[in-house]
Amino acid sequence: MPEKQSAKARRGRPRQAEVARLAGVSQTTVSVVLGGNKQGITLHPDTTARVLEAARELGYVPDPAARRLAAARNNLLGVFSFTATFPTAVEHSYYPFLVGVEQEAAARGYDLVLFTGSSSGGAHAGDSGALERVRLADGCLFLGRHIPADELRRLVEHGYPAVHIGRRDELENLAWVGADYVAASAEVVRRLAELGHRRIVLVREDDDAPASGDRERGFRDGLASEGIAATDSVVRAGNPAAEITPEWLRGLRAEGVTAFVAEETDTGAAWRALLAAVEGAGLTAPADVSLALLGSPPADLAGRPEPTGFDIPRAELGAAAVRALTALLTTGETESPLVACAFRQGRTAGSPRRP
Amino acid sequence: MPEKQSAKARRGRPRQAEVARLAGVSQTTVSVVLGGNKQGITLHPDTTARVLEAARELGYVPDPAARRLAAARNNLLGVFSFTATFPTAVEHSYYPFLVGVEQEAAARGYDLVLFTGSSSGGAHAGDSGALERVRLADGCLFLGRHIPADELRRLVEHGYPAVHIGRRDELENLAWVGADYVAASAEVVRRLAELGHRRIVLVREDDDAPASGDRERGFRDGLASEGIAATDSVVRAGNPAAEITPEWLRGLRAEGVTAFVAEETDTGAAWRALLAAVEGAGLTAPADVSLALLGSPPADLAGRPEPTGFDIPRAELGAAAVRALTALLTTGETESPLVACAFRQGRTAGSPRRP
DNA sequence: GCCGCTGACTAATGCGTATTAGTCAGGAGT
DNA sequence: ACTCCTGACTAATACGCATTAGTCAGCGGC
Repeated sequence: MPEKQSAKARRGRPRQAEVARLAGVSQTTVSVVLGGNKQGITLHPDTTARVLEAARELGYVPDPAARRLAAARNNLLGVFSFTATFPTAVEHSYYPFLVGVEQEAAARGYDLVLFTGSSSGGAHAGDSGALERVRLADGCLFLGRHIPADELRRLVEHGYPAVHIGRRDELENLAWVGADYVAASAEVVRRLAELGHRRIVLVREDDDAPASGDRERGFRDGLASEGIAATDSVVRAGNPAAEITPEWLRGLRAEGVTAFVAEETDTGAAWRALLAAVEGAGLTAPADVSLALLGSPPADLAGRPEPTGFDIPRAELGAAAVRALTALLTTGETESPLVACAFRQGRTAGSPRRP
Repeated sequence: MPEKQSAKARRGRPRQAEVARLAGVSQTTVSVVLGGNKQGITLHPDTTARVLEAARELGYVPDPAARRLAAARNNLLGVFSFTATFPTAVEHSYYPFLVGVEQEAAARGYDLVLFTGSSSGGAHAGDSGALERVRLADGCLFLGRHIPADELRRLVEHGYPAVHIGRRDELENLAWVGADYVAASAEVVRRLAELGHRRIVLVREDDDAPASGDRERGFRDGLASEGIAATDSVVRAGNPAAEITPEWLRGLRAEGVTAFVAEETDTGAAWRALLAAVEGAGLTAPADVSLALLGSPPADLAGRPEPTGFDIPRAELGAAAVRALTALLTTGETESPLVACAFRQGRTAGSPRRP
């Protein structure tokens, strides 16, 4: 029963040749008529009508595979993710991008190929050539921290159109789209300043991820634009949980610091430490002290009051990535735009108390 | 202008002919070697090795369209969604399935093609032949309420392997996977009975969706298996918000009803009404009255105490759908399995108060 | 010394469309 | 009367791969 499938599949599927026979014309004519006659061939209206009628009568529908083969492109954009973990973790990082990717791809007439990458330890995991699979798509989006740079470089150097979601400067020639952490962080500082804060401290973790650097830069930019000196306003904590204590907080408050800003990281350690310190000191935000988070809060803190800060526009990033990729495909132009983050009012920052 | 595009798309996309040239063999040989030599042609090991090496060196990947056209397989599974709603709404219905789909597909060595369907009003929206696009993939998963039945029927009748996520009996010959609402609802009733409840009432909305019918059936099954008469225990509310009032609730409690069960629908109206009535009557669950929900709570009630009830195993459904589809592809067997729902303890049901 | 074989390939063809070169009958022009 | 159009099509071919018929050199057998 199943081996009949291909035969069966063909039986009911009329092709252009059949339509042509019924209409008494050639297959070429059918193709031209049904294709909208983009080549501007002169056609007699009657012929057009006969072809259309025949096509309708047979219920002709073009075979997408043949169509794509003939057009030498398949209208497929790839999405390759390296997010190593599955369900829960992915839910918070992978999907939001996809929302934008899907929307924008649909709007441009592309379908998506989801490469079941290293993310799920699938059939291809470990395969050193696994990345080559993406060539099946016209171009591909990449996302995730742990992309094998060598393989990706190979692809790019061979002229394969690729766009990375997230800044990626190490790889020459790789197009990417990223969020503008610098501007967003500066804006958070400006908002705090507008509320009246004059002494603001940033708590960051002690590594050198580019995303952290950008936030610090934005933070300093913000201070500068408000005419606030940056002396002692950035604190690096190797172990936030241990270093950001209630005592530490009290000390800084005594010095006149009224607002604290934490960077967002995957663990959210700095922010957690800050919250704990405030609580430990018997204070509340924003009544006693203002807090802001340079990013989105970790999912497990969803119940807490919404932090003042900014949101990374993941869907918009996804859409921007698709735009960049299609630009690459059609015009060959490589662009690596920054997408603006949205300021989030939140409920953890307010005016400082009048002493 | 268009010929530029194809040239561009092709650049860097090696075909078998190129691999052949590099390996010093014919295109046929390349095809045979890379295709796993299913025709049992005798090949010199060295030749095989050379071809493999050449393919790796060029990063060769077969063109899915050509492959499909030549009547072979792609290792691509399609996913076509009709969830016509927007990102946020989609987040709660579309993605959870995908998690399971992707996982299972990866485990079986398939990649996924996400057909950007009517879901986003994309380029193909309105196109009456839009569904035919899925033919690019070996088989396709469908999900969503509003699938154009005619087009889908066409595909199925032509022998195209399709599986619908969610029960779908109207379409003869369409394979589907669904959640076992009957068994899950019965179990909820049994649990309530175990806690000591003897009078239980189900509140359902007044439509006739199959999912609603299944839940009611399960509810009645549960009562029966516990030896509880079903008289007056099912209430249909056309307008739950208006009919499920605190007074109504008090009345039933006076009659000895100790537990209330609501069906899940997309709006969650029955459940909302029940919660409001309990609150309006100045009662709390599970202290004064036990509540259960036959499904998952609406997302906006995430802050409320977790309802006792069951969860639809969306990821598992997705995985089951992939299994059904691959079964169709390999053995041709059509199966339409029911997947069990997981009982959710929750915090809204307890033992009834000893009067 | 010619036959038949076997091992190791390759030429040719088909899948269904889109495109690019024609073809061909009938009028305009000279 | 012959060329030159032009309008209305069509033949041929490419797309990239899978498959089905070969091809061909070498070798044992009689």
